[in-house]
Amino acid sequence: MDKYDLLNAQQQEAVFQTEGPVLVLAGAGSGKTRVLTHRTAYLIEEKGVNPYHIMAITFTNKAAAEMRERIDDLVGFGSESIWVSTFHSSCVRILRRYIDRLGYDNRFTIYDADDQKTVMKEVCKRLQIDTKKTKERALLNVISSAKNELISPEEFTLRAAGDYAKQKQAQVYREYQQTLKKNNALDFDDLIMKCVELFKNDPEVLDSYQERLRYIMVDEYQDTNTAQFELVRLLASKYRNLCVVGDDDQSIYKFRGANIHNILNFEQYFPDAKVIKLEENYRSTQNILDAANAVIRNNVGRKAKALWTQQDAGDKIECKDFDTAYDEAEYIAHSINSFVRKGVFSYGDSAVLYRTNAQSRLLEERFVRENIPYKIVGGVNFYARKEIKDLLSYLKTIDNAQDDLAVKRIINVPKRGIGATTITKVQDYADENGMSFYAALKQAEDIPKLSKATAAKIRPFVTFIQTLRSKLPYISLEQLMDEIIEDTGYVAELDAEGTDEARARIENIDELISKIVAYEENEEHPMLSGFLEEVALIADIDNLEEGSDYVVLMTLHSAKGLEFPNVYLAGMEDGLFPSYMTITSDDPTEVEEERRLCYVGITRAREHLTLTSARVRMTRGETQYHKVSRFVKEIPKSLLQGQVREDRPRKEEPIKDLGAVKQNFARKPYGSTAGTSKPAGGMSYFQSYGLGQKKPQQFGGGTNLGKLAYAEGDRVRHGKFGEGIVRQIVSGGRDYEVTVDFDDFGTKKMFASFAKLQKV
DNA sequence: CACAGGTCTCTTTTT
DNA sequence: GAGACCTGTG
Repeated sequence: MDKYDLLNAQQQEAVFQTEGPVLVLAGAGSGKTRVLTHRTAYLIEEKGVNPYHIMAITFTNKAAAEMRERIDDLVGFGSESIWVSTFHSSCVRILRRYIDRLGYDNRFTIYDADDQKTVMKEVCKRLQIDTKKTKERALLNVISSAKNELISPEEFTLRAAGDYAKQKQAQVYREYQQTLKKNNALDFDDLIMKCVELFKNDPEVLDSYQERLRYIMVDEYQDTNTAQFELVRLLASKYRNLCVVGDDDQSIYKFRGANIHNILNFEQYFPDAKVIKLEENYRSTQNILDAANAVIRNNVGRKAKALWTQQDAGDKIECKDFDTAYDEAEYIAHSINSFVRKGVFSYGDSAVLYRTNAQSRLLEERFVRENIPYKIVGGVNFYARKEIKDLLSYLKTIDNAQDDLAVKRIINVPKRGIGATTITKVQDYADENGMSFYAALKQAEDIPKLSKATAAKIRPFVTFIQTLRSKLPYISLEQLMDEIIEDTGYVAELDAEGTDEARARIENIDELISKIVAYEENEEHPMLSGFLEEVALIADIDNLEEGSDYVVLMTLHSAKGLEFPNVYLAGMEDGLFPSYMTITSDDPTEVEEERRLCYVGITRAREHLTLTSARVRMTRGETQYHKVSRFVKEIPKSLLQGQVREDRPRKEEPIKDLGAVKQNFARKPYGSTAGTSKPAGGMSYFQSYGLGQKKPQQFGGGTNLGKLAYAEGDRVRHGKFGEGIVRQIVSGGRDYEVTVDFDDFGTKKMFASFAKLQKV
């Protein structure tokens, strides 16, 4: 009896099929990580493959670390020389070595979303693009999509012929790319694209990696994009030992360029591919699987499969609906505590999953109040926080001042009296002389446009950086960080502020220092550049420690690949999940992606699953009324425990009792904060719109209330929401507040002058 | 140049 | 409800 006997027949098949292309369709919880680790062990132990020739690509650093650990357990040696990492880390590693062959400096920096936006702002200014009309984000999305499809600026330009808007985008793309190159920076998408470019331009380099990486495995294959596919295809094209593992039902990253055809058409790219389906689920109870199957069944164009388990039916799916999101949070907290008291589940057994990061706030407030230990994954990435980016920018500048963005970020942090005007003048000088921003700073005295006084303000900054740089070889990174904090007075300044927020920032800085220390301890040759590189590719989920006893709160996206005995899916409401955007889209596949997300959520649960929804919730400062999510209704009632709210309870119970709703909102989440003057949720809506009086009135004018062309009970049409029935009209000062029950979008409150409702 | 105060926009989701 | 952005004042 060896370790492979513990696998089921399909798993064994996937493990033993080491040669040639293999597609493993692995349903949720079907043991795909087990297959990948055993397959690796089998390659090493039974096939005598040198671990050095094996590559496994995972989706997160956390998954990579886990896989390495598990292989270690199985094989006991050699796992450290296996190439296990994410797409992005793999590419960085390759590019650090060879990107000079594409005309970049090997010490390139990596730009995150924030940096990208800063660059795009500059680009738009240069090209005189009105960012009010065309959002930076939108342009960045265009560029990102292009890069994910391996379309270069030149190619993009060619394809834009004859289309004015596209030509403009092409111009932006070119300019953006040029700026990056000038700053010796790559964005996330570049990492993949440049690597493909390198392989295509340099057969020698490609061949060396093909020779090294003879057995390639790709996890979460359904979420690869075209560029990633091409990368893998190139690497595998020599030995053709490519094993991809994925589940088309769990493809949830289309917005990031994931190309579901990579998995659906794998057999077309590789006609000799062996296809293996893993359908036996080892994770969840039958009821949970039945619910998951019932939901995903509503999608068309998927590879047919059905999960089954040998486990019992288990608990029914708990289904709870609440008046407000506060009540929802309260229930979840109480439920968790009650399970813990009874000894059924620990805190660490439990996870709350939601569609949007914003939902975490109410839950967090409630958990604090109920003394529940919790950890929130995601939201603002740790390394994207202001204080962390500031300090990292110091490190970047010391490491290699080629990154203008980093230098500009810190030149006046702390305040050195160097403002926008000075920065522009220095930048102009740098441009004229073809040098970096920092190089220009170094010779500030020579810049004609700068006064003596201004140059004198710049000098200490440059000296500070130069001094630290010269010390770099002799001091540890921790000492370096300490000096930065000390000399800039960064923490001291926050300390002086004394606010809760400042304290939180200091905590973050402490955490950054711990991370630096940990890096220095773990690394054989710790280097500043090495630390910066590691940090650039870390996702929040990577920091999640296994075995700690706290409830985890995160988005459904972050939860992919994880499992918990006790799972709550919060905010199961049409308009939130599936999101408003996807319901209103003309593209029906968008709701399908949401449904897959729901499938991912349900299948995270091992034993107990709770679906919660709220009738009323504040979103972006607006009160929203939602129906129960269509996904909940797709689950047969026989699997549910609890009542699913009917679509229109408001017919029997119209929203006359607005007061009651407001009361619920007015309840303070927890007593510690001093903000007693905070307006209740229901009121802030009036305050922000009713009294602002910014937009032109559609009627009457001045302070006189005009007459509306419709009354309560009338059917009206709205530009975006379609038709609905007017439930209530309330005079809100200078405007009417109209509550409309829309056929397809639930109930909305709006002001008459903005809503432009037409009676039908 | 710094800061305070007001306004506007916004979110899905993330390596 | 938060953060980015703009504007006016000292």
